[in-house]
Amino acid sequence: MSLKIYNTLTRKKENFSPITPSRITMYVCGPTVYNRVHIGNARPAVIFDVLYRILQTLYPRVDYARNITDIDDKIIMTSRRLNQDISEITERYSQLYIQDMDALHNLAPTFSPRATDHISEMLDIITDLVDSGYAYVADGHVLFSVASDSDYGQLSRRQSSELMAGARVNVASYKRNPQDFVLWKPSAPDDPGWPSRFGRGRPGWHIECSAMVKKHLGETIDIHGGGQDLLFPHHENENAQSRCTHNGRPLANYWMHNGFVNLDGEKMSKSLGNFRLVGDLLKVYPGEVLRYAILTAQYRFEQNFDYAILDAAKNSLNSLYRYLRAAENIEISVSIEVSSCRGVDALLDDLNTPLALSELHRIAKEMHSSCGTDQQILKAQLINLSGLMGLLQQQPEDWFQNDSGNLALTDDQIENAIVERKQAKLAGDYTTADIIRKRLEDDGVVLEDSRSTTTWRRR
RNA sequence: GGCGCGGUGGCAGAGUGGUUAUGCAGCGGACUGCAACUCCGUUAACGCCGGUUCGAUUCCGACCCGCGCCUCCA
Repeated sequence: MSLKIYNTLTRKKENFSPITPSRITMYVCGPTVYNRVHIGNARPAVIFDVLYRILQTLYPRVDYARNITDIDDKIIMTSRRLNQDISEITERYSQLYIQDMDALHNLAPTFSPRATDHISEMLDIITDLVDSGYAYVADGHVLFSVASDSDYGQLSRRQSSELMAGARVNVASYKRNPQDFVLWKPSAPDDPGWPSRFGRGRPGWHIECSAMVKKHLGETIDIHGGGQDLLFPHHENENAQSRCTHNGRPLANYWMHNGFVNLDGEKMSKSLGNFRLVGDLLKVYPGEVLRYAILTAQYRFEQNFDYAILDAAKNSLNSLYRYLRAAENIEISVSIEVSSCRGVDALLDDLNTPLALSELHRIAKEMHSSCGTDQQILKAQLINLSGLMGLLQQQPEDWFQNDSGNLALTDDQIENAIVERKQAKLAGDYTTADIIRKRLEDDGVVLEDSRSTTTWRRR
């Protein structure tokens, strides 16, 4: 079975056909760094990380860029509010973003380009657009002229006439057309800015992605991803300006958009203020739990965030790691092809992660009740399939004992209590043994007796 | 107003024109000194109304409800 991707451009699920099989190119829109990211921001990072992993098994080289936008009016405002240097803010939140994404077990992208490192590339594109008549200068701004691009609206399927009706935005007087968007804007002396042929200024919102895509991945790339809310205007504009600088050739062949994470049925968003920060959640739940929870929903649909889904995710992972722990001594000598099994097929079918997750449970259960070569094969399948999703990659004991949210007792304290309890049990003093167990349980540590030993886990 | 998405058992969430996943939670039992874990069994669903069909949760049409984009946002 081959990889199928739902392409927003055609609104259809299509077979993935790369430009050059020897080098796959993928670009995903990352955050604007002026504060910490919430769980909704984490969704595309996790989803496209899974796609990145899958592509890596199918093709020899995958170049994946996930950008960081570090110049934006929101950042400037934050800088003024906190009375801190812009670079201080962008540096801090870039680091925190990378930290959070690492904690979710995302692989590092091939490139993590930053907008401010690409000002001259942006100006090259802008200059080209002006010189070829796709953009104009007005009142110190450089604007993209929507009317000059007959294909404008093809991605988001919006007609210019339709856009008028619900417009809530005040149209700047210097625009020839209300949909024209800013490529370059003038900076006041105390604003950050770069010299250019159009005067000292800074880039508009969409141009940074076009410049970074072109520089790191090329003119037309295979896959461009991001959240639903970026479809219009961000991706439409990105696509328009890029197409117009390369004779109509598209920016990307496949456009993918993930649905939102909702809170109480409403879109989680920074502007609404109804969000849960990844960093805060990580204090209570391991990153793998957040990851699993994100993957329980198919990426294109919205997902309601709730602590119940995190608790369920944690229990599900407990169950999988238990099976894995029971099979700890099973050697995987067989190498398993990453093909033709239900779980992999599910992933290849436009990233059906919920179905793939259910396969994980099926395989684990089957592994538990089989033996010999069958068991080895099933274990290999389990490791491989979960690896494609970035799950189950740690040692079971580490999973059970290194709970980030619960450090009431040290490992030594727990081990000592277990020894103490064992002695009580040997002496037939079950009352004391039960008191010890209860005491540990109150501190979130669960004991599991087997015939010979006692293992423990943090709840 | 334009464009778009969704409504499946207590919760999450796949899927299919007929045998109705999976996980979590619940219930009953086995196991256990008691538990935990594990195992066995089990309850329970397809928004509403029509149509097509031998048969629809699945196809078609209308309706109701929820959500999103059109302004910064993953």
